[in-house]
Amino acid sequence: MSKKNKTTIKDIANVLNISAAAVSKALHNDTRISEKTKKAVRQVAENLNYQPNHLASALRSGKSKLVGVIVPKTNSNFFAATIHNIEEVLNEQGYHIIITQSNESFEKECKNIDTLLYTQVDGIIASMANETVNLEYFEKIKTAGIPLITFDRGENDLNVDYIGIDDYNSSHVIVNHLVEQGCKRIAHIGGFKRTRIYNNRIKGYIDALQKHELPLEEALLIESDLTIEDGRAKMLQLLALENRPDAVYAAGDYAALGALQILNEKGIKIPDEVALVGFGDEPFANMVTPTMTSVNQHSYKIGRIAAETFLGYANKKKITQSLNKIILEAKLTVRESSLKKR
Amino acid sequence: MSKKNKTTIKDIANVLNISAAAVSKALHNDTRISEKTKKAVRQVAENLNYQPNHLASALRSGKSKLVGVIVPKTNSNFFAATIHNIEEVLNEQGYHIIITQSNESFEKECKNIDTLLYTQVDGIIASMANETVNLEYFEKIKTAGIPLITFDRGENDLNVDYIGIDDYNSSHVIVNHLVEQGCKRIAHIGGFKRTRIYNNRIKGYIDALQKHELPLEEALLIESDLTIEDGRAKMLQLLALENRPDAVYAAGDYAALGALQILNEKGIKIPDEVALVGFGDEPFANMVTPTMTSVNQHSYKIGRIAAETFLGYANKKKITQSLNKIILEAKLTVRESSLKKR
DNA sequence: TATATTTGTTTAAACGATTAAGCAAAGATA
DNA sequence: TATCTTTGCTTAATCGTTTAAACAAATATA
Repeated sequence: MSKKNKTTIKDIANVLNISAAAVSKALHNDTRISEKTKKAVRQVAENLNYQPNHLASALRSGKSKLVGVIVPKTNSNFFAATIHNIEEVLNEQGYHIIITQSNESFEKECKNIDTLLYTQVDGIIASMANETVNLEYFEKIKTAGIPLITFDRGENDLNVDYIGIDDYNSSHVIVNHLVEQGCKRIAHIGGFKRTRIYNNRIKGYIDALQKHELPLEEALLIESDLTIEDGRAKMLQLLALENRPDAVYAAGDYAALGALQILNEKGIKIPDEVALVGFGDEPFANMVTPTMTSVNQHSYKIGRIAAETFLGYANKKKITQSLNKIILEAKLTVRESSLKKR
Repeated sequence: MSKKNKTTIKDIANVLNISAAAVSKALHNDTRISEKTKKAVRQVAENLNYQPNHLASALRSGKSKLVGVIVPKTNSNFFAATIHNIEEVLNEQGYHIIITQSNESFEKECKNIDTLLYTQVDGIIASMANETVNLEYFEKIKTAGIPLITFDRGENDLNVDYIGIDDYNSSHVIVNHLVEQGCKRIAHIGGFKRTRIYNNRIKGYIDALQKHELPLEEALLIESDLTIEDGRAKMLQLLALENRPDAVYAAGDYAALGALQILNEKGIKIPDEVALVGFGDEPFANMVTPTMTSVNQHSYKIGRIAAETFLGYANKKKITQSLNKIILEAKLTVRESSLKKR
């Protein structure tokens, strides 16, 4: 029974004794079709449980109504929330999204791009893997002639739209806050310099120290992959110094969590002996003991804006990338880990 | 320049002065095409940067080589890992996956099913939302004539393949372990009874108590939505009892985390005063203080098996659901939160 | 009344691949 | 030499839509 009884517009046309073209137009609410016919078509479509064949319409019209999303991982709250908002905005306009994860691997990212191009998506919204240095594959998207919008992890060299937070300034806000709390030796467990956002945070950290006339100590500025494990390792490294820092600013919440674990295990008081600030405002920041100060990246807004930027291109035919670079101010959520009682 | 220069098999055919059909066959390694032609076709395809048009081939062949995946959320490690493994297995066979999240909402789940059917996926691998009671929408997949494989959160009434762990037995393993540690008043913060897996854990808990000749106390068996917040609330509820439990088994790691926070905040010693066991073995189980005992659900295997089950149907034409119910033994990972030093 | 415009529809050609059927040339068999 | 098979390709139909072009009938305009 459930073999191939899929209803097509032809079936509807036969029932009503009109042409398939008329049915197609009626379903698309074409002005040149009479209300009477439209009503009849809709009725029959419903009765026969008609489901449009996406493959056929996409093939013919050249629009798949599908948007690809590439993220490093979905099990981070930031990306999960961003995806959710992208989907919400695009669904309203009849678009569906295809989510792919790179798992921070460049190779996987390339495969994902191929998958998405293969599926003939109408556009791609992407945040790049840590590993990504070679932009050749992303150029492939541009030459495919579909809009590419990047967020969070983007690249200046790649001449496309970008939505992210002000990483440079975020570092300033964090350092300001820590200085206010009386910290004088602020360490930074930073991300990879080659990744633009992490590099900006590092630059912001350096300049903010200077602004407060604090010396920049080489030993207090460390490059990390920002995993929990590495956060633990780098914290141990900092504690081994002759002259310990009195504050640690990690460029990612997971690394901050690793640092927090070490401090707790060693019985070092947070924030009194060492204050701690993370980045990303993952939900666990509010769950650990002590609760952790972190930077909120506006996943809600970023997702919406990325989706809306895509729709901007989709709705006007010209694919003249007018190049939006939207930089949002990040918000520091201060919690126990950096708030000293007076 | 990058307008619509997409290479088609026709372009390749023109270059070589052969028919498009020959090109198609050459690319599919048809035995009736000479090696010489095949080589030439492949060469030209490469030169022209030919990318097959998935929409066209899917439309004609009736196979989209796309598999839909529905999960309650992707920001849980279990689902993220499962998805990763599904993808790995399916990619090998030339399939791509489309991930959708229900966010535990029934309504969203229905929308996702529609999206996937709309995209003409060749099959669906799904884990159901907590809310889902009405199976009508899942029946829709069956009547669409494509294979449906469920995992973790499945339903008996829905007559389809299922891969999951032995929830009933897991409760036994947990209770055994806690009894071994000398616990006598074991509470269970369970999930919704209406969700089969949680109901099985509850049944296992009850029967395991009986096996050990421990009384079943109504106040110690609580239904929860298993969020952190509710875990906190239910733990407070348990602590307010005249006769406190000396162990808490939560049916989810997030609820267990909430309980752990409360215990830590109240200065109640884990595991000496109250032992704690979670479910799911989320990565944070190993990061909290104390580290948390939990049940590992074999996300690796479950993903692989689900994908392979789908491939089983895809490779043999008959869609006679031979109905696999694969139940894996869960593994208890014992950590500090339940291991009493002797 | 003759002509122009609007309305509501049909016809037919796409979109880019797959595939059943056909057919000529080369090779095998009798 | 005549016939059968195999090899290597071509032709043409098809998947289910969309859409430009055509056109008849109804309505508006001059």
